[in-house]
Amino acid sequence: MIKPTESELEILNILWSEGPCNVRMVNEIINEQKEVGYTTTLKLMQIMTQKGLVERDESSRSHIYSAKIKAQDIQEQMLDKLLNTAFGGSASKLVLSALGSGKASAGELEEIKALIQKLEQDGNQ
Amino acid sequence: MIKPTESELEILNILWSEGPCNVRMVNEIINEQKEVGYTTTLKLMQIMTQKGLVERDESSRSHIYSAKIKAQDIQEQMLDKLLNTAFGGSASKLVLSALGSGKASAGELEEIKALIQKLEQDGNQ
DNA sequence: TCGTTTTTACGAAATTCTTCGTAGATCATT
DNA sequence: AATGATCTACGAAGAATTTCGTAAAAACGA
Repeated sequence: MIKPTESELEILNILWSEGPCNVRMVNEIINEQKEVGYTTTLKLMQIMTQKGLVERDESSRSHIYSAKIKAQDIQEQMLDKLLNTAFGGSASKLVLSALGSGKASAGELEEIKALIQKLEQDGNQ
Repeated sequence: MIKPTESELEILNILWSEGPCNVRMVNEIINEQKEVGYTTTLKLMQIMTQKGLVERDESSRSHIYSAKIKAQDIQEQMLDKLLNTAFGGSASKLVLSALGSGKASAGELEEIKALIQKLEQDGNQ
């Protein structure tokens, strides 16, 4: 599985949340955070097409790009990497750290509890 | 907080798990995974010294390097970044993904449950 | 002592990633 | 048709990171 660079990930995130976009739209969203020239974004998206990270529909003049890889796959890959490089492979350490600083709401905690319950039941069979 | 590069993180991980090391030792450990020249590792560690990521004891001829930043600080920083770039800021999604694929043992699940319990109690006060 | 090994220092090449300028095509407006 | 706006293609500059070669100092062994 190919690893997106920092900038590529930024673009993928936009495509994941917004759905298919043309360059102008992606560039505008990026520019809400930081100033980047139009052709910079264009070039990146062209490279991403070559790499197979996105695909594009060229039927209209302004090409429409969409993510070709699933958010979940990249999430998992990055999480795995973080797990192994920064948390010594211990998922619990990672989770404790993720929950530790009040980043999860009450509802989210419930969700997690439910999952643990399920995991424990499956494990006991 | 300064952000270590990929290679720097690799070295930090070694120093965190092994404790203070000289260049030779770090290089040998890296070479278990991939071939890298001695002076490459040396150079990186010199740069890291400049950046303040590590510090070194020059009292013996082969300098002894130790991590100057805490593993936990970097872990938290990277987790935060991952949370925001790949999981749209949702801690629960991240945790669910981390636990989802059987990466945590029964004991670890208990630990996490206990933490959630504690968080919920604190939250209700 | 003399050659070999180990080590640091340092510059610079190599690689990867990011940014942008320019050219040329297409389209819309007048 | 002429002008201006928008878009793609592409090369290349710039910046950050990684890699390594060479030189010089220190230590070691015969």
